Amino acid sequence: MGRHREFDVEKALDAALCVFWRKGYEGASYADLTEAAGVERPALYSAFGNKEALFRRALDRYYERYMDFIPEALQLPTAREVAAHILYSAADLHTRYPSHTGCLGINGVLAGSDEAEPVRQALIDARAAGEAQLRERFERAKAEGDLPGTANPDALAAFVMAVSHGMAVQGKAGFSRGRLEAVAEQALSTWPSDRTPELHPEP
Amino acid sequence: MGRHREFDVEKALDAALCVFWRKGYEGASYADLTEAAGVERPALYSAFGNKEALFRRALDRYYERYMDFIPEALQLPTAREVAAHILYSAADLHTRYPSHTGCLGINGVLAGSDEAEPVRQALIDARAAGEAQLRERFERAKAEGDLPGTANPDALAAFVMAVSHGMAVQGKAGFSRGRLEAVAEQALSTWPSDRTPELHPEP
DNA sequence: GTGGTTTAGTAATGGCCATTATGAAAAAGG
DNA sequence: CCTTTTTCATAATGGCCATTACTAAACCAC
Repeated sequence: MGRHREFDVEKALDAALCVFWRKGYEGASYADLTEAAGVERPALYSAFGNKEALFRRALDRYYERYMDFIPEALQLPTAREVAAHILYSAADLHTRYPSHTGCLGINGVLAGSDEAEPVRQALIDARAAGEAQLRERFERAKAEGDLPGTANPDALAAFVMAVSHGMAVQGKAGFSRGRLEAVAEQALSTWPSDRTPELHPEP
Repeated sequence: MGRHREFDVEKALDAALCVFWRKGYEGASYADLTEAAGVERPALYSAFGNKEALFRRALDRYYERYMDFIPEALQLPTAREVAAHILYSAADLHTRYPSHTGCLGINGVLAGSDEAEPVRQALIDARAAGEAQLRERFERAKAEGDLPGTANPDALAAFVMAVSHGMAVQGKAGFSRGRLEAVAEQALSTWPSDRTPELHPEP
């Protein structure tokens, strides 16, 4: 029993996600969030708890809704296709929405006050989880002979993530999608292989 | 005439630089800055103006004192050496000081409140200036035949910067120097050349 | 209907933020 | 020594921050 909620919690979360994406965790004020959600302050608090909890919910949703290209990539047949899919998808995502460029996982908190430390750590953990999946995928590729025996899955995973993070920084700085794709192409240009590398496949 | 300043302005600036490096522009409070500088609030204001001006001074000093490997790199004989020097120097810088890892130019502001927009733009401009120098250096390398005719100086410069920014993100996340060097090495393995890339031998 | 329960909206609360007014202390010129 | 000028340090100022009382309204069970 009791009164029904008059706003759509999912829509409010989406609105908050966009604000956090644009301004980061500390740069987004509760005034920004409530305005974007079209909801009064206490309503957001009652629905999500506090700002940190709201951010964590937004981050979960971000991985689920926007970083879905990572699980997709991991299922591709070759390590090179995995890397290419991740890099080109990142180039797209980081420039897709002019009002919130870059990556929530990077924009969220890179450096901030001590109060933001738990959130910063959560973002680090989330990125580390993705990198670990990627490393495991490359280890499998090595075992399958898809990557040469000299390949270093750990370094390759860190490299793909680094390029992706760098593209996020550049996307937030206003780089065009084409420019980020050129970065992705360069990163892939001589993927380790037993055969001589072919130049840019992928859409 | 008048009373002499009792603190070393350069030392105060160095202290502020470290705080900004660690916490970013918005994450660093004036309380943090004055404590680190060992100087009372009004003294910092009288010496530097306001927080934004202090940050800009710190940023200038950062490029002058810590990013000096860029002008160094530009004078090396080959494009590959230029890129290698930048990437390995970045790997070192971003992990050199445990108390302020990553890069001030990235940690400063990636995303923030509207109030931080001028500072964010200043950082974007500073990075763009470095990238432009790099692109010009690669154009020269292409003209000199050091880079193949198919090479794209613009993409190469953006790529080197992206990897460098990615390493900054990873450095701030606690990656070791060795791991960042592995990323640098991987990035350089994609470097264009007229010779066919060395193949990885089968075991 | 009526009582119990949940939400909505207004308007506070205390805290930290950048910035500065105020006046004492110190140095230099005359 | 006294005046002028600059710096120092304490302590304020107003604003924005996240968070929440509080009151009124809406809903359900009975």
